[in-house]
Amino acid sequence: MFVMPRVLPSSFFRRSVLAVAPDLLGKFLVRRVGGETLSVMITEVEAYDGPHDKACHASRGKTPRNAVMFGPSGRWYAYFVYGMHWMLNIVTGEKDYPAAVLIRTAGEFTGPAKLTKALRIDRVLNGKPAGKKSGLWIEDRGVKVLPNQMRRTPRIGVAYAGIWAKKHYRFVLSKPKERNT
DNA sequence: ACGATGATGAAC
DNA sequence: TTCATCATCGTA
Repeated sequence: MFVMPRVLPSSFFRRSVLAVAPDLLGKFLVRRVGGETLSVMITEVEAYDGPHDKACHASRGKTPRNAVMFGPSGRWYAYFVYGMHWMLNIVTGEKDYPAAVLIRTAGEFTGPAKLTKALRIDRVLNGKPAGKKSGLWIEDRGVKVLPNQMRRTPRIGVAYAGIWAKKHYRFVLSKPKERNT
């Protein structure tokens, strides 16, 4: 059955980050830049949940870098880290509640820095709404992901975050051979 | 296991 | 103004 591609609206993101994150698995990240369009299926994400989450940038209050997370949902939060890499997040939840989903892996691009490099994502996207106008958006193409087709694990690279490092806020789509199809 | 590489935020 | 840290990756 063919399902017309649907661009996810901001209302999709105006929910708990722990609800949005698993719902992004199987969705398509679409990048239109320089006359080219590339779309890749999202297979790994992480949730960063509010001011109390010590792994979340917002846990130390609002700053110039993380300000976008305090704004409306459905906008890109792109930031520079380790002196060379860009990370791509989508803001979730109500305005003034800082939360976002980090998109770690999509299509053939393994790892959040390799993904942003391949899709030419940098500071230009930060704060822009996800949508065709910004050249970067997410589509629902009808792929259904059941709970038994995903794994939950602790987040990567946040060992400093105490009990928050142990929470299973990372969601990974199972490999095709492990999938129920 | 570690260095690359520079922005960020907190301390001074 | 300095300094430690960092939601990573490639090489060893």
